[in-house]
Amino acid sequence: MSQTTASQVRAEDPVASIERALRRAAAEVLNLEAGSIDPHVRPAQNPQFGDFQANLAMPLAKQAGLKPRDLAQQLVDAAADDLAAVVEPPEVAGPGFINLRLKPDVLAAAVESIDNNRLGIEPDPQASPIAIDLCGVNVAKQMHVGHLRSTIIGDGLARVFERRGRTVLRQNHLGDWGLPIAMVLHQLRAAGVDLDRLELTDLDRAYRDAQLAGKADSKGLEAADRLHAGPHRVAELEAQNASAAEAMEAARMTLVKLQQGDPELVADWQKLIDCTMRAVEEMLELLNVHMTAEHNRGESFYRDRLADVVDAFVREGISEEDEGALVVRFDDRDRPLLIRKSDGGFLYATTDLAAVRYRTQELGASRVIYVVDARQRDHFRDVFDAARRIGWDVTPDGTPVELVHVPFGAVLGTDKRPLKTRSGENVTLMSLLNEAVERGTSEVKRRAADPEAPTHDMTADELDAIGRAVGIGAVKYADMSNDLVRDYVFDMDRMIAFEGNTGPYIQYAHARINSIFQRGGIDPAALADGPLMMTEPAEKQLALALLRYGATIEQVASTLEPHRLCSYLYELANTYSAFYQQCPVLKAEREDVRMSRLRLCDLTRRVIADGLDLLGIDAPPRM
RNA sequence: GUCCGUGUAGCUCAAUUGGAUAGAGCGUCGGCCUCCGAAGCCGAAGGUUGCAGGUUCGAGUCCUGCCACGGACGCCA
Repeated sequence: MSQTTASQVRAEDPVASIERALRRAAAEVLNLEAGSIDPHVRPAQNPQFGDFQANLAMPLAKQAGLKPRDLAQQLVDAAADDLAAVVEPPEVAGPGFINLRLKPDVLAAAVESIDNNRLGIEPDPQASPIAIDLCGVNVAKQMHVGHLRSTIIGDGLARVFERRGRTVLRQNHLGDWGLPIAMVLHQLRAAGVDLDRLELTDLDRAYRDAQLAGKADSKGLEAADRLHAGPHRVAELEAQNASAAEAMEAARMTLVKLQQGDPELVADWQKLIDCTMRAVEEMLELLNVHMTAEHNRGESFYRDRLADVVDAFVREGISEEDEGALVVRFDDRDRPLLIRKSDGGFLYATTDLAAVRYRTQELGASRVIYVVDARQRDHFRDVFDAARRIGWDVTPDGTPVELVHVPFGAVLGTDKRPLKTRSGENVTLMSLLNEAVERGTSEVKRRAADPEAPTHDMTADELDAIGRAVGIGAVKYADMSNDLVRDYVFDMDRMIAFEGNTGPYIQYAHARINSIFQRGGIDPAALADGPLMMTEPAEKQLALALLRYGATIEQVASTLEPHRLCSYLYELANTYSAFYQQCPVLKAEREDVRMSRLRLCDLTRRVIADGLDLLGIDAPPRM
């Protein structure tokens, strides 16, 4: 094995060099396979411990029955030659931590190597596409906060994969088929509504009316019986029941005709979808989400595949009949998965299985991600296990498929209960976003009113655009900046606040960097490639933070946790602020220092803008 | 009843997947603008990580049992 040369070190990430050296040393000392060793190299918890720490000695010592500290020292000795090119002499501390400090020229070279349009993000070598199930709006229903989460989290993850070079297939699994839609369709036709002039509010009203008309008050009837209610009340409820049954029957007829492909009904049904999608697309545009009607793969898309899906399960002997229904049973749980009703109809599990098959077998996706409400956890567990049993967890070319549900929690009001209006109705997404835009705009304008503010000379239109970016960014950031599975409280005051881990704070950091270039009359794109110098601690901390961007993105891609990107951006913005406080840029006393700092500023600016873009958040140059 | 989540500072949340003294923001208290955007920075106070055991060099993280809250549980989606 040859020793690592200086040019090799410059060509790659110093962490990779360190890992390789330690892996090789561990293989030598313990007589292990180098490939099987995880060197556990992490950024140091505390600057006093250096820049990085390697935590491999403790677990390996346990395995080999050695003292961790002794092993750590042996590893350091064995890796000394390889490490010498990259770090200062390592120190062994505590129970066996190996503390590492990068050599200044190596740090500079590392920053240099990410100063390009990749910013340290390594391409994902996998060629197969990733399918993401997101949004999932219901036709004829107003979008609400649940759709907001699915949509922006799904889009954020999609952007991360795309940034790493993967092909992403966004799948909007619309609720556009089945009895509820038939009920609305029947309701609209019975009321003689002109479907060519349909508005979303008409649809929404029809949906509610249809639900109401179809709701058989059987519970009320039982209660009346139990409480010995008078005959008058019972008769009233029975009448209500009868008319409800009638409405349901009419809706069922409509559904049957729709399913049989009745041309007139299908044409009308399409009008409902078009109307819904017009509103949805408007919302998606406001949200800066990369999705249009071409990504629609609603329930109706699978309607002709359902029978074959069920046949496949019957054919393979994976399903069994139970009380007339067809179910799939699992060894480790009591509940079965119903895939066909006793009347021969299909269920949502059938549609989901059809979607799994389509995505893996027809589209060839090797990773299928469902960004759906946490309440559907059990459902997806069952569906995925059923899909695995029948072999849809391998693409036709033999690539194993990862089926994964990304569950997210509920959006609560300040009363800690699911978000509702004062009158008890679901809060519509539109009203929520309107509030966000309004708040963002008023905050931006309030600050622009100050004659000293850099935005003071801007037009009302320009300020509106910034306010929109700030308001929408605040909502999206708040939604993605904590662990997805937890419920969170929708508190506009907190999310629009320009301090703490919020969207506006990150946007502010970006705008402030930008203003250095504006004030200095410097075009960042035309910066000379002068040497980078990290002599001040704040410069060094900023450089180290910048170097973590690539690994952060990789981590988000593997864990499917966007809040890690938010935390990273917050830390970077924080580290930059400390740098900004301590290190004059335009006013630096030496020209070479000024150039070096300008390059650090520019790189920070680009990383923040890139990170925000991956979250689908705009980074206004001024705000 | 069965299964699945969640529980960390007064409040809202982190914790690099088992690593060093559990970290941020808000709020409270105290510093820093004749100086590149103070929407900022620096510092202080604030903790039995729901409770009780266990595993080991080492536990917020893993195991067992409780407690609290939420959710899902056959022909809705």
